[in-house]
Amino acid sequence: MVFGLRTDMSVSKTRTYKAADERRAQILDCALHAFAEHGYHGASIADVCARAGIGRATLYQYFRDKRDVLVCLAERIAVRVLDAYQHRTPWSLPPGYRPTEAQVVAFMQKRLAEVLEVVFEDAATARLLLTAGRGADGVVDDLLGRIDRAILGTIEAELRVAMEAEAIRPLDAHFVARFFLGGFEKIVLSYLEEGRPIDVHAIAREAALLEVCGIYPRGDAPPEPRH
Amino acid sequence: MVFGLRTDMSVSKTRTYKAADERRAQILDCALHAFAEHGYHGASIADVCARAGIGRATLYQYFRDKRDVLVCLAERIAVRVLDAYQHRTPWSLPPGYRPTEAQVVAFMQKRLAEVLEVVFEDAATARLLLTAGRGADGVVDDLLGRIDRAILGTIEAELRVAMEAEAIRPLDAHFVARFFLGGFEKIVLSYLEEGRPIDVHAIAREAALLEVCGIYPRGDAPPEPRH
Amino acid sequence: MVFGLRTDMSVSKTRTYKAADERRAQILDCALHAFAEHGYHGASIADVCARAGIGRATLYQYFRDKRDVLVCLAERIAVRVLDAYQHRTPWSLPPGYRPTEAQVVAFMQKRLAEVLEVVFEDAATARLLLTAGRGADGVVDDLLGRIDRAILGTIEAELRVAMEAEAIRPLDAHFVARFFLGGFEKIVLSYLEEGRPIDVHAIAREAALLEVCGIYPRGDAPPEPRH
Amino acid sequence: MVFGLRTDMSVSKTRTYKAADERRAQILDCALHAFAEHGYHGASIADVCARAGIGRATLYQYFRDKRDVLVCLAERIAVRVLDAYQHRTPWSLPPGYRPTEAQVVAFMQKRLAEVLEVVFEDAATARLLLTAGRGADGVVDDLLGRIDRAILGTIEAELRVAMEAEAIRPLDAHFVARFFLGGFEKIVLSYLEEGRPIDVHAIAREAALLEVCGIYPRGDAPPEPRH
DNA sequence: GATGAATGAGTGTTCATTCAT
DNA sequence: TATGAATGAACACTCATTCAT
Repeated sequence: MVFGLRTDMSVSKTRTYKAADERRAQILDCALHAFAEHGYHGASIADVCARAGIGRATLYQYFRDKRDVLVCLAERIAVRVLDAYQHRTPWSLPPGYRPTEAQVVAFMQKRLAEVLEVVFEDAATARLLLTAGRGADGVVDDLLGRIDRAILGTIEAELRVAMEAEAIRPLDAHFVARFFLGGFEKIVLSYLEEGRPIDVHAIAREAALLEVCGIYPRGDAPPEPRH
Repeated sequence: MVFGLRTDMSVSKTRTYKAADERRAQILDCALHAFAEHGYHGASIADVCARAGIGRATLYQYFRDKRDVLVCLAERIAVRVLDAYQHRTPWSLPPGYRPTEAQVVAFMQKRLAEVLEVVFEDAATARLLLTAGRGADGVVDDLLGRIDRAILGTIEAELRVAMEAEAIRPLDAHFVARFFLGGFEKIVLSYLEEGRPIDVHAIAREAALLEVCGIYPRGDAPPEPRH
Repeated sequence: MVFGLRTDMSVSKTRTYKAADERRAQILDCALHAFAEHGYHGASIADVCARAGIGRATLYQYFRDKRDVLVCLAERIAVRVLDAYQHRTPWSLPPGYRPTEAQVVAFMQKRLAEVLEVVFEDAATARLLLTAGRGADGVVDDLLGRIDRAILGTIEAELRVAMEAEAIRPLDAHFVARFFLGGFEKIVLSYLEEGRPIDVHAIAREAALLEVCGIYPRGDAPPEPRH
Repeated sequence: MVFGLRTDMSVSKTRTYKAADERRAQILDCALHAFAEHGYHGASIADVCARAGIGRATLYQYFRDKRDVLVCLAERIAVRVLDAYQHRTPWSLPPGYRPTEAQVVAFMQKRLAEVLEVVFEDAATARLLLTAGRGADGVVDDLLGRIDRAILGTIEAELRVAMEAEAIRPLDAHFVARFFLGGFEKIVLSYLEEGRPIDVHAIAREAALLEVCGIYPRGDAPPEPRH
């Protein structure tokens, strides 16, 4: 025939059956990647369902609506991230002990690595938290904001403890916590966007050094202004 | 409801005429606020035009499509922000001069304030740059990314100059620039989200101190570890 | 009018369900009539869907866009028309046999009727092919053009065969094929436009006679120019 | 600057003033070409005005609306075409004279060429008549239809005269007139679409021969069926 | 439990046309 | 006369969501 007719034989017709919990988890996984790739608004329900190999209507047996998918996703992530954050190596200073600068750096480096490893466990999650989920929806913003504030609160609390122990100088903990977290996020984002391979420990070392020491030179022999 | 009652009697029917340049600028202003408030996808053309008090079709005499509005907006912002960034007080160190820590802090505080004042000039712009415009569209992402990289490049270059002058310690300029900018952005965002009144100079002071000195205490009398 | 009164109470609210193939065919049928009646540009998607008694979005589950509807329609017609054209009674002349004028006329009449019956099977199709689809869209024009050329090619080939068999006089087959087809089309159009009842066989007879004999008188007793 | 801003310096700002008649004619010319190129629906008012180098609003000082442009255009064409058709070399047969086949062919060839030369005077007109204007609008269809019927009427009348003079065989003049005109139009169209150079006289010769003699061979020595 | 089929409510966009200068 | 500016009314199209099986 001269005129080609459309024939679409490639779509598999077989249904797949799964236990409810599995399906739910699978849908969330697919949604995570879809949202991470195209953003919440850019990813369509059809997109998510295609990845999961299910019909569009099926999704609605597990989630109330599109937003619900994102909310549940955010909740799942929140649990993981907060859990990781809270199980980090705690400040455990003998009262009255005053650590050296090098000790503080080493200590922070370890703690940072613990968190970074969780966040970087998968890039899609990081992307969702930092980019795709932002400004998506009031409720989700709230949830992401809560995660944010929880982490910030943890950092703040630590800083206050350290201040009281005089392990660090007096500072505005609220401010510093935000500044640090923002710095981290930007680093993570830049890695994500550049698609570079990530050396978590190198990042942690650099960040810890920066946070602890700042950029001004110091040393055993503090430099004298030359007149 | 069978009977639809037109409730909005306040809309004037009279056309308003304006010079093309004015209209264009006005539309961009309205779009800025609409996008900042609801995000790029969340804000509709109707929304933007309602704010401007014009018919929807009018917008299309000035912009090719919705994306074009965002692109032009981003361009307008880019010009302003980059301009401000590039006209900051430059590092002007007498060759071989080695500033004290306090001098460096004071100097950076001044420079930071110069940029922050531009970004905070209006909250909507900040919100667009940091939230609403992200992930909205490939082209805009590119543009925002270019702004980002331009600022980062400037910071990096400054850090390298300062390093060579030994005004700051050796460090990974690429990394540090990102970390700083990320910190700033997070601070700005937190102010935006909390709707708090902003004391630009206080922020600048705090940030400069943090960047320069880090969190570890130091002083004329460096603290001794008390076992 | 402040109060909008919904006047169209006759529209049923109940969904109708159909197998995909049926729906698709039904939509094509409705589109055919809508396009034939108002032209491709003049007919709206809403128009087509209203005829089919479906929501506007439903159409887009079967066709990519409005153009796709026309393309598929053209394809469907193309198959039918070309099929009919190619299965016509073939020239089957014993080699060396030289048919009389009357035989050629009778033969062509039969062949013409076979095609005309297909084209006239429904007036809407004819109208689409000859009027509504023309100049509507580059792709469709291509397709209609291909149908056109396919038919023309068939006619040309036949003419060449007949010429070689000396059943007809030597002529420019390319030219004659176009002239004949154009003549047919105009006749068809005039019937469509006048809404006259159509006697396919009468048309075929007349056309065959004209094609074969031309308008100049001839006969057993060829007329003598008087003086 | 890194970010290119749009600057459109190329549009000339100078107004052009013209006498009303000139302007009107100029607009019609531009409309002719615009319609011929993109079809009536496909060509926009903006398109027409851009060709004429005038503002869109200016057009409405000369024509009521878009349709009016096409109507006036069609009227202008109608005058020209009908005029040409009616001033053709008339049948001027001495009563009772019976021309030979060759004479009829030569005569018709001459008359055909006279019309073809007018139609082909410019391709845009031909395209408008045969393609772009079809199905555009009820009123315009009427007008084009009137042109069509006028030409057909002329042909019919001639055929009837010739029949009475027994210069041609008895036939259904209504039918034959349509068939001939359709044939012509198709030939013209094929030339237009293929963009081929046109030899009007060759076309006229071929068409005349076909119309007069048909495709069946004839001659001084009528061929005998060889059983 | 799973899904193909169907859709309402909305979006961005176009374009012929009008208004004020 | 000429036009830049403005727009209503339409349109094609999308997508999250629901229904019937």
